[in-house]
Amino acid sequence: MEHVALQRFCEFITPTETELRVLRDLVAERRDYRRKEVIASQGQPVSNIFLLTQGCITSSMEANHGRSRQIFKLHFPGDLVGLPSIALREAAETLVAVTAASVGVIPITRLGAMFERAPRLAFTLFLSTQQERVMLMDHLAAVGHTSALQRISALLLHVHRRLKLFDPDRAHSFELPMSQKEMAEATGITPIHVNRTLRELKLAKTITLEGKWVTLLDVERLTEIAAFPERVPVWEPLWLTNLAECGVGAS
Amino acid sequence: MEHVALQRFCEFITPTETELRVLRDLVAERRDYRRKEVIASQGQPVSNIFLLTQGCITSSMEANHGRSRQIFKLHFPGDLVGLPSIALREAAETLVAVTAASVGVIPITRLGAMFERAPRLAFTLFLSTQQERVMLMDHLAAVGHTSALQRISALLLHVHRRLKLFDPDRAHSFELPMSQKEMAEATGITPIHVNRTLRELKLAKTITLEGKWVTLLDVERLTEIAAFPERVPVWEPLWLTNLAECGVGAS
DNA sequence: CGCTCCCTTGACTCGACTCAAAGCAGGTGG
DNA sequence: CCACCTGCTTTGAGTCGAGTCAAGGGAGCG
Repeated sequence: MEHVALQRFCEFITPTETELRVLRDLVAERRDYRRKEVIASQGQPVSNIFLLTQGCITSSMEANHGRSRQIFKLHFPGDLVGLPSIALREAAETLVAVTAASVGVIPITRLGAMFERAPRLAFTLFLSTQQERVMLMDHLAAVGHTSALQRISALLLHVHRRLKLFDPDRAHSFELPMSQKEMAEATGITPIHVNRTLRELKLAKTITLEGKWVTLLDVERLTEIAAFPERVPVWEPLWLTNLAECGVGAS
Repeated sequence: MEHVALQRFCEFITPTETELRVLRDLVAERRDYRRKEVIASQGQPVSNIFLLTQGCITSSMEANHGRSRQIFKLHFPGDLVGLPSIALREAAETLVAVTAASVGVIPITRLGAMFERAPRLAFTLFLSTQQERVMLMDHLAAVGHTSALQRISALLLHVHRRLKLFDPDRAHSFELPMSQKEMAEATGITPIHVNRTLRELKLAKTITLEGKWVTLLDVERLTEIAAFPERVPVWEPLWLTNLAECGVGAS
């Protein structure tokens, strides 16, 4: 398993050797997808979750009887996707590759094994899930209470920030991996209005657009417009590190 | 611990004696609140989560720099609240008692202990959290893509359905524990427009209102309007029940 | 070459927000 | 016990942000 894949589990603790072994055992198989290919589909039974190792994928859902689509998140390498549906008979979300992508397939049975063999890891995963929940809450608050301009600004900043995690010395330019239609689906705005809003940002000299390349000219102002809250995670909290480093159970 | 409190943990499995003991040990203390009292506040450090045993509380967050408020959920007895913020330095959500309420206080340290001593329970809690995530996703899709009429209908149906879980032979009437302002905050609509929308539903003879008492006259039509998806949970999935019934760790 | 998707723009419409104001509890303190 | 206040509900009039409809121009692909 590559370096990036471990990221999610190292957010709160530094895993031990034994824990690393459990982690490596999670992934059963690797799969590759091409742009626009569907990885898992809303309504299908759920037996796997996926660890994204390369490329970008979206998780989304049909809304209002299929009249439109809500994109919940643009996932980047290191993300664990498909988790929300594991307790449902039919998947709630559809996973689509936005660029070419590779994923590690994790059967949910093995997740159970992790809860037995590596409780500290399990707790870590649990915490990571709670963070996702907070992000969803922030997303919901934004869609419910902010203007189109604010939402588009927030989206651009969000993607930029996420890309910077990989590549800390990246400047203020990046290649946006989504079309305007997809930006619309993520923010709950009409594609046409997304276009107008981007134009407005361009006219105000806050961003420039060349094809799929975005440059943020005025990050400060963009941040001010976007108005989304800063979330500071805890790191290595005592109540977590004090947990026995590896559960017993079947070795 | 009362019967209702166990509900969340019996959704997917039937707990054993040992597991029940672990569950009972979770709650450190009981606290009572009066209408409108704040249980935990956005921005404060997080050291407890709460098991609601009586009454209703909301979880919410300020949106758009405090210009408005997003209510995420109306919680009923049996719900575990405050979880999303456990991985953050400062709580993301505010918990407010909507009616008089009692909660059991669970220190997050004890949660960790549960992951060690009762992995199957931990996994159950994990699954329950994933379901919450799906509900948030549904909520987001609704706020982003449906009309005021649809959102209000969905809200009414949702509360009614939830109340029916306790009291299966309840008719189509119930006392709505939230004001129109709160309905507005939950749906991302203006309070004034909530009022107009309710009036519209009344005029169409779909509901009646007398003070806080709502009667759903035409559940079928309401469901049709609301257009939210049916979510069917798995129950006692093999990959869960096959987990050892109780972990070892420190007894 | 002719698709099909995406982006772009303009003109028009409408659902939901804003502002304003009045009536109606329920609770508090004098 | 009453007067007052604060917060909730209800209504109307006017505005505006965002959606809808329509159409032309690239860019990529089979």
